[in-house]
Amino acid sequence: MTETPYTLYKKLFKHYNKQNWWPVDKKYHEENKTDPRFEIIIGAILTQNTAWSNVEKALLNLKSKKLLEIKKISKTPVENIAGLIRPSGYYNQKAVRVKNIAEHFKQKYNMDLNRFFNRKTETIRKELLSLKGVGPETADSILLYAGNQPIFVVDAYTKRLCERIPLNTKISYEHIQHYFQKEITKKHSNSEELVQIYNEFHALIVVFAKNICKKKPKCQECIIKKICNFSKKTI
DNA sequence: GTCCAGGGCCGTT
DNA sequence: AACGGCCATGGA
Repeated sequence: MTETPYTLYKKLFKHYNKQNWWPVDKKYHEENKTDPRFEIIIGAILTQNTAWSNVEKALLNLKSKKLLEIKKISKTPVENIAGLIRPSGYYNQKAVRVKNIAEHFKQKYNMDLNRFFNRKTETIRKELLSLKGVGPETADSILLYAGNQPIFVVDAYTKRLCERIPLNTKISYEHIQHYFQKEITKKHSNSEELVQIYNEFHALIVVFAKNICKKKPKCQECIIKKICNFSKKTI
């Protein structure tokens, strides 16, 4: 009995339950008539190699100035954006990235994210990757959580799990993504089901890796220590 | 004080 | 293709 991404997903879901990602302030967007997908896009940039608690502070600063929309950000000087997103770290480069992306959506789609997302997944992905500051993980997070596209997001946590748990994949972004999607699609072919599974699975991996499978893991508390090689070294 | 967090770019090998 | 240096804050 070997572990597969699907059996791993089932175990994590059973233990940690639904995570309801991506965390977004729905009430704010209802009251201000703004597009929550833009908050997800900005959040995906701001959380690059950064703790989410710091991203929350930066997003709150943007909201307090009512800047969390495409038109407003594209009009704001980068220095002002940098000051507001300072808590999220790397604030100078992230300010440039955030503004460039807002300008892209403004110029090419007239601020209508429906027009941007309502195309083939691969087409959207290539366009996202062409933007400076958007690499594979950021692009796929935006595709999955803002665009509801069936894409599995790989992050540092996912790579760490793959290094520790015996899974049949090489440790690179493309290999892991292809392997996970191949295994999950053996069980589910419906696109909307896949979106839900990829959504929950990635969120579950983050929660599990944050709390248990850390750099210095808490193997005693781990629900899958039996199938993990790494835990045998550390216990 | 040290380590780390929901990466990506750019230059070098 | 793969790797190292760099970007930076705030919490543990």
